[in-house]
Amino acid sequence: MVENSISDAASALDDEHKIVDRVYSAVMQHTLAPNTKLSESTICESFGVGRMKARRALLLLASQGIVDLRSNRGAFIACPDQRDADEVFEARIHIEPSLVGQVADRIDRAGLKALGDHVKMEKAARRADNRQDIIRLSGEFHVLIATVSGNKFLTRTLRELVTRTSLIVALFGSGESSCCRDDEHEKILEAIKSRNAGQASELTREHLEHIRLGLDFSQTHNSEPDLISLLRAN
Amino acid sequence: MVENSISDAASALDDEHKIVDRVYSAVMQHTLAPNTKLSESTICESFGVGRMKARRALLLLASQGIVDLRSNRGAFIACPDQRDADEVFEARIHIEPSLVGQVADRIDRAGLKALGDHVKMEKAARRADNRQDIIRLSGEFHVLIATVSGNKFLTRTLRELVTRTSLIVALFGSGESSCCRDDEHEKILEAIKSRNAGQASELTREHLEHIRLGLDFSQTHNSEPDLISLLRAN
DNA sequence: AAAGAGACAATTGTTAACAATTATTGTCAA
DNA sequence: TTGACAATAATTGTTAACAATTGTCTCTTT
Repeated sequence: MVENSISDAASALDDEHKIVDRVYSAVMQHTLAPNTKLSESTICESFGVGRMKARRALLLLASQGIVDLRSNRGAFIACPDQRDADEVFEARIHIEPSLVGQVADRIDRAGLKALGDHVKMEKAARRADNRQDIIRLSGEFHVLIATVSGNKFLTRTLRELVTRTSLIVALFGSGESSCCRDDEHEKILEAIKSRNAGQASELTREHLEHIRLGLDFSQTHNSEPDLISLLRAN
Repeated sequence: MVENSISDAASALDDEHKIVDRVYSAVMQHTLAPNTKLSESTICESFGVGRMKARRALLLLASQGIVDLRSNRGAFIACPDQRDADEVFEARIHIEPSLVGQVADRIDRAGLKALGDHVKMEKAARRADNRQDIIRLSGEFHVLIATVSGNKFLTRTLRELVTRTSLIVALFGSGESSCCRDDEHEKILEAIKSRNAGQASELTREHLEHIRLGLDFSQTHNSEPDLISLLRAN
């Protein structure tokens, strides 16, 4: 019992973490669509936890902007609008090119292997035409760069930005552009390998701009206007 | 009753927000020292809320790294170490110079006034030798820059970084350097006013390096040794 | 048949009691 | 006096019941 107390104490806090992680993954591979309701009972049953932990997990998800808490209504997967999208890409363009440059300067052998393995996985997913993996791995490449930089704060920040980006792409991605072209990740990795910080940084900036340009905000993706126009069509 | 339902619903979520804000302010002006315990009962009494809201607020504070939750022990103001400090300054140097450059390019009249007013307040606090205000306003200048940029995500991120910086300075700040020299803020503002993005960016980078150089990690700032040496003095 | 009122069901928000763990105090023996 | 050990107090973690709000369905009325 004494020995278990350690793992019990850990799992006590990590139950919520596990829930957050699963929701995060589901959003990353577009399994959970924006505006999907996450009821407390659903989470309780899915993860076999009490209502308290479910609510704590939802609060954590809300604090990360993945979920939207509406009073007396429940929790819903966030539904970013164009303004949110602008903020996310603005933030990413402030952070990622600079971060990639630093990584190019300082990365060690283990880091290079991690990035190389990841790019290989991306390629494999693309060959297998596994859309869910493709889209998830594309996003996680950017988080992995933060991870190999060793900066936990930036890793968490990028994780949040990438998750929001996934929601944005789910809403406004136009066809092909829904996932990064993996050759861009490969080129960035090449620049890092050759320790060319300036080039790695610039390639990253361009890569982010490409993703941004692949978005189409012309369609209204709100909840109400769609219905209104639909009803008028009748 | 119907009218109140709106404000009630708002305050329902904003009770926690209010608590988080107050703790944030207290940390920013060094009223709450690292490792201080925040018991649930304390918060319940201080803010007149139930235990549920107190715990939600503590969870939010923990998710922002301001507070450290220890299982069955309670919540303690975070106690960053040198590694944490390195991460925070690394992140700030990735973000802030780039952000200030953008602000210099795009700021409008209202934004300039906000920054100007803030610098005046800093000067006034310095003249009045109000140490708490000096240290708080010094940190909030950096958050204000993110605010005038209009990017809510970066505002939240910087808020978190600045709060952690406040804890770091409280632990490792050596004498004078405990607060930014306000002339540096003034110079940055001048560069922004003159729309010189490059200079504003560079000044910001140097400013952050100056704060970092004012830290002294040689002393051990653990929890126990302090008390032991204090008692030995008796 | 459509609109609206009202009852019912389902979900979320809150409170309070209970359980478990940790911190503190007091006692006893060396 | 000091150390370990036991009992008590205080604090946190969890569960369950209750309250309040929202959504749905039916029934009435026009």
